[in-house]
Amino acid sequence: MEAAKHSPAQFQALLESKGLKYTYERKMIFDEVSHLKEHFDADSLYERFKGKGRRISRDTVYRTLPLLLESHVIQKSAGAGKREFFERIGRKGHHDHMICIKCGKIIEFQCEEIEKLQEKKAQEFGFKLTFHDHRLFGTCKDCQHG
Amino acid sequence: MEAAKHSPAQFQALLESKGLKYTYERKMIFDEVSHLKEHFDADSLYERFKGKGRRISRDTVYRTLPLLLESHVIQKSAGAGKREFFERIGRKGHHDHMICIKCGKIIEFQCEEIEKLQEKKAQEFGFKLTFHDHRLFGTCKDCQHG
DNA sequence: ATCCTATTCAGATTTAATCTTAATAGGATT
DNA sequence: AATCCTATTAAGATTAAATCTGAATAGGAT
Ligand SMILES: [Mn+2]
Ligand SMILES: [Mn+2]
Ligand SMILES: [Zn+2]
Ligand SMILES: [Zn+2]
Repeated sequence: MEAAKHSPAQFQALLESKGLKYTYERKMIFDEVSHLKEHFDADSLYERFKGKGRRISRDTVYRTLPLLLESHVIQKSAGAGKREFFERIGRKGHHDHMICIKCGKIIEFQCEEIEKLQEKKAQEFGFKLTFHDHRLFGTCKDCQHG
Repeated sequence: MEAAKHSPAQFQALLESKGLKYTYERKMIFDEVSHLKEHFDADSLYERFKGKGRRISRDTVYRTLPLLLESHVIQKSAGAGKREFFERIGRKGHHDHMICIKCGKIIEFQCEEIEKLQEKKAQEFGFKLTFHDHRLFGTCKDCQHG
């Protein structure tokens, strides 16, 4: 049997390490994010709490997302437009994105070697890596016609 | 003797390939960007044209930057706050950035291996790479105290 | 000269994200 | 239990980065 898929352990650990509390609102947000399978932005997440038991303010959502990022519950993602997108780091694990500048299509890719090189480079500078944002822009197969 | 440092050739080539004109404004913007040594954002670039011969509108600046990106005259960069930052790809060549989430310090790094792996990954998907944005977030040496 | 299309201008508009002020929660102290 | 104290949140106002709109301009083609 697997470990619980969406354990708040890492999140709680981060909060504790920062002297922050695992409040009702942070629980709620963690929980909502945990079962999201797709890319999402802060505002759409906020909207999800409307009509649910307790209302959660937009600001609380915006303030909680960086904490979830830092605890590796979510990662930066990619989406249409200028909004910041996120996604849960689920069973498919961490990955990065290619974005077609013509049609907006988003392709996910994984590259363990790049991840390691990143870590190595950070170490060279004495930099402690917490998360990253790696996006490749260009033209997808379908948009290269010819 | 070196080739002209800030030749508009690549930029002009891109414009031509897209059926766009090398207008006075695009010339001016190219020229201004060409001698910028530091990271900059769209609005600060726009401000630079105030008090110079001809006024250039904010919109023209915003519309020209993606063209400069695509022709590899500039690259995405990193800066404080939420603005998009850019910088000329000059003699130090292409590089990426680490950003300290505590003090905001920005460290530049280069990694030829990562660049190659990126290209390889793109090819796997039939994706034609034009530019990328690779930023590492974490804590710099000075901010890890202890 | 007239037409035609791409481009630019100036300023209005949009809206993602942050800020402000007051209310609330919940633990510590008496 | 009542009071105090600090962290946190709510609600809505505000900011400002980027885009949009509609009119003016440039410059090539006919
Ligand atoms: Mn993804
Ligand atoms: Mn740089
Ligand atoms: Zn495409
Ligand atoms: Zn730092």
